[in-house]
Amino acid sequence: MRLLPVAFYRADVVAVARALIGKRLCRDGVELEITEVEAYRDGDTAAHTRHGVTARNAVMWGPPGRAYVYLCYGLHQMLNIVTGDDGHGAAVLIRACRPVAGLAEVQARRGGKRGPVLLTGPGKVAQALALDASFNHHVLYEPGGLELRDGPAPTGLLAGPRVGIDYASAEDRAARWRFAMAGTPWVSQRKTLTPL
DNA sequence: ACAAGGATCCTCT
DNA sequence: GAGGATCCTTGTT
Repeated sequence: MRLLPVAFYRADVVAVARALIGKRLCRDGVELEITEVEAYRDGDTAAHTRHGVTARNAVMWGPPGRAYVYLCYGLHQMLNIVTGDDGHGAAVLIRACRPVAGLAEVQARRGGKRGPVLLTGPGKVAQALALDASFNHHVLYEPGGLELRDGPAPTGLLAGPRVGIDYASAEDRAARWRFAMAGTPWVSQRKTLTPL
């Protein structure tokens, strides 16, 4: 499938988040279908941008179509995709995927696990793709390294509140900016999701 | 320079 | 269902 052009990323972060379901993350023979994401908006009290521009979140404010990779809880890398124009601070967190190709490689990186436990969680996705801090700022719309490619449109979408943001305002905690593919077991914490 | 806490995962019960 | 791992980022002093 074709590489998605930079224009794909320039839209509103919630629209891009929905559009990302079913797209493919590719790296060196490993191909993952995105099944679950969360949008983090500019002015969002749940987002890393909530304190303005900092060294860590700088890439979120930059041009779209780049990766924002950061370390969470001192252990887990998280992959985000920067959206919106340069100067706008927003990104989409990749929360879960389904393996399409390179299953043996993914299993090796994930401790030999099998089934949805392999890829249903943001730290797991980054581990499966062997991502580290060097992928921060990586351009996703050019060939080489990590790429985002088109995929078949999903038959249905689920939505719900985002996970792990108890520190945010009540309004932002309630916002249904988490999206997932309907009809697949490759999604984390399914209970809080309902049809969009 | 310091203290606090985090967009999580795994293991054990 | 609960708790520990583990270290970087951030705001504050």
